[in-house]
Amino acid sequence: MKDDSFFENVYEVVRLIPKGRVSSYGAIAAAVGARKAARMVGYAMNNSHVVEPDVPAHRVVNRKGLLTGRHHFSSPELMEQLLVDEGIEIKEHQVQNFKKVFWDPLEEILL
DNA sequence: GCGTTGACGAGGA
DNA sequence: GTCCTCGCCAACG
Repeated sequence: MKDDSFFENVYEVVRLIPKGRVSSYGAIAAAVGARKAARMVGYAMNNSHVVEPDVPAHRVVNRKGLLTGRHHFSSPELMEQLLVDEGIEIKEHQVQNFKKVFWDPLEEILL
C-alpha cells in the first residue's frame, strides 16, 4: 500500500499546504518527525513532479522565505510566478510577509 | 561499500 | 543580527 517512507510523508504534508500560504523545509521535516532532515525534504521535492498527485513544491521555501529551489522548476521564474498568482508577494526571489503567509504543517497534523 | 553532495536548520561564537 | 560547523537521510559516482 502506501509507502511509509520519508518521502511519502513529505509529499503528503506539502500537499496539505493551502493556497496563498507557504511553508519551510524545516517545518515539513519536523512534521514528518525529522526536524533536522530538512535537506531530505528539498531532495524529495526533486521527485515532486514524478509523484502523484503533483506536489506544490513552489509553496515550499527555506526558513528565510527565499525561493532557493526555483532553479529546479521548468523555469526559474515559474515558482515565484505561481506564488504571486496565489496572492503571495515576491520580491527579489524572496517571500514578503513571510511570517504572515507562513503555514505550519504541525497545526494540521496535530489537528 | 565508501565518500560526497544536496531545494536546510539549529546551535554556538 | 551574521558567519561557521555539525547533523540529518537518501541518492549518486
